This record gives sequence, C-alpha cells and structure tokens, in this order.
Amino acid sequence: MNFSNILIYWYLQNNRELPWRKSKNPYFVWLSEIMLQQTRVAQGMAYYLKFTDTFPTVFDLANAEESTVLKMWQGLGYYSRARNLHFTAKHIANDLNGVFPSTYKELIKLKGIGDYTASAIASICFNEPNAVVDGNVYRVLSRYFGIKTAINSSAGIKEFKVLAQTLLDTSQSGTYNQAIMDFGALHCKPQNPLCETCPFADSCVAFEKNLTKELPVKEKKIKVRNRYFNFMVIKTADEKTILSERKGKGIWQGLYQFPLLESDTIIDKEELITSEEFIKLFPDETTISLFNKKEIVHKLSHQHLNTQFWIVETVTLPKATVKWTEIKQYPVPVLIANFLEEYQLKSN
DNA sequence: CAGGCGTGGGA
DNA sequence: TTCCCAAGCCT
Repeated sequence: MNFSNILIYWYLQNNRELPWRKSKNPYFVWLSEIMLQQTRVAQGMAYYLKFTDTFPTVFDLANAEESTVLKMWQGLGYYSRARNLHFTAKHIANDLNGVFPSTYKELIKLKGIGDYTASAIASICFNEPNAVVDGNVYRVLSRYFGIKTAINSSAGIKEFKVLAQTLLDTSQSGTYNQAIMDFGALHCKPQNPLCETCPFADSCVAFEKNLTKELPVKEKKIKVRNRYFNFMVIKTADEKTILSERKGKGIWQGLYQFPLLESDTIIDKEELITSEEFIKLFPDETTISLFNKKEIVHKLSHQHLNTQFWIVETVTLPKATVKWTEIKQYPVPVLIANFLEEYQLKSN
C-alpha cells in the first residue's frame, strides 16, 4: 500500500466522531476550521456547539452584533478570528446571497481564511484536490520523510506544501486531509508518538534513524515581553463602574476592560494615586485598596501581564455608566473574567 | 515577511 | 516551574 492508502486505512479504523463531520455544510465546516486554528479540539468543542446552536445559518451570524460574537468567543483566544468570522459572515450574507464560495481560489479571498482553511473547506465540502498543511501535517511528513527544513521558514512552508500536494489522494481529498490531521493528532503526536504500533513503522525515516524527537525542526523562539497592568475597578455608591473597549492594534481588540494604567514596573498605591491618569480620572475623594496582594501574572504566548486590580470606591462619578449588574454582557479577556469571578465571590 | 496575536493542557 | 504547542492568519 502507498502512503495515502495506509493513512486512509488507519483513518477508517481510528477517526474521531466530531460534530462538524456529520455534514458537508460549508458554513459548519468553516466555523469548525476557524475555531480550531491553533486550538485543540477539546477546547473548541463547546464553542462550536454554542455557535451552531445560536447561529444555525450564516445569516444568523451575520445579523448578530460584533460584541455578541466576541462575547460568545470569550475564552477561546485569538479574537481576530471572531472579528474576521463575523465580517466574512456579513459579506457572504449580504454580498453573496448567503451562498458559500466553493473553490479554493474564491475561499482564500475571504477574511480570516488562508491557505490551510481554504484547502480544508474546498476539499472537505467540494472535493477539490487541495492538500492541507497544518501543524499535524508538518509533523507527520517531516518525520516520515526525515525532512529537516524548518517548518516555519519560507523554504519549509513551500517545500511541505508541494510535498503534501503530491501525496494527496485526489479521488478523496477531504477524507485524505482529515486522515493525515487525525493521524498527527492521535498517533504521530508531538510527545510520545505511538511508533511501536505505527502503520508506517517499516518506512518512517525518523523512526528508523531515531529522529522522532528532533522532528519537526522549528526555528526561532518567541521573546516574551513583561508588562505591568493596573486596572482601576471603580465602584460608585450607585453600583456603577467604567468599562471601555480596547481599540487599535494590540491585544484583545474589541474586548472591554476597566480603566488601565500601564507602568514600567510594579507600583504601589502612592504611585498610583499620584499618577496623571489617576488624578484625571478621579478629581474627587476615593477609597483605594489593592484586591490582589500579589500581582497576577497572566501569560499570553508573547507577553507576561503582571497585573494589579485596584478597587476604587467613590460616591459618584459621571463617567461611570456601566451598571455592575450588567458587566457580564460585555466581552472581556480571561484575565478580567477571572478577576470578576473572584471579586463577585468575595463580595457575596 | 517576521512579528503579533490567547488560552489551556501536558510533560 | 517552565516550556512547548494546538486544524493559522494578518500586516
């Protein structure tokens, strides 16, 4: 048997039953593919069920408010996926009559859809012979063929795409693509791959040369930036606070947060209340206490956010327009959501 | 085009 | 604890 036949044979016996595999509705497949970008099935599953339940069609998604979509996405991370998802839903509903594009060429034009996702939808839903190349495919192919080209170099990206395309079983592209990804996720795993029971054991270069742990090769490690966040959690006598939307380029675009003072290091109460931002925000008398005695280190993949939550109580504040009882409607980062949970818990 | 973008789980 | 990294995409 050749490579693709072995793979598909393995898949027929070992594939996972996943909700988005029940139909070839491109809307459902698209939802699942966007959610699973850089995300484990176990983490994405609940979100997929919630989205398909709340938004059964692309029109339902298109008609929702962006903040509603972000709220439902809360906790899944990489929020640009949710914004692009909503943008593309509106485009399909309004400009394309709700008809999902059916070719790789058209799919890749859509915001949030790149080479991987276009190939996945085109092959799974429309049987177009385009090979997917995701993290699983990089791992399986680099090990099987013993390829040491870095998977995140431009040379590597091209090389693996070409190789994947030559291996594709074009008579059943969708099945083949899902087979190689499931095989990577379940069998040819990053750690402790199941080489002893592998159907490729007699032809895998990495297994033969004991290179499994070295492959795939990835170059460059990301640098982590340390940042110091001071959130000012306002509580007025009439139970109101300030939440504002994060705009611009950085993290958490479109999500809401308490007024933020970012500093170069950990600061104490004195430094906080003498800061320009604080004085501007609170001209009148306030009572301030630090909620978390030790800073909370919220770790993003590329930033460590050393965070202090300052509870600021004041009688009245015109800018505080958000009722505490309505905070849960707002999409917030996990860092804020975790704080809110603890805070509400303690005050009850 | 290299860097930026979240979160949670496992070793 | 720390590190890696999981069905990538955008600019």
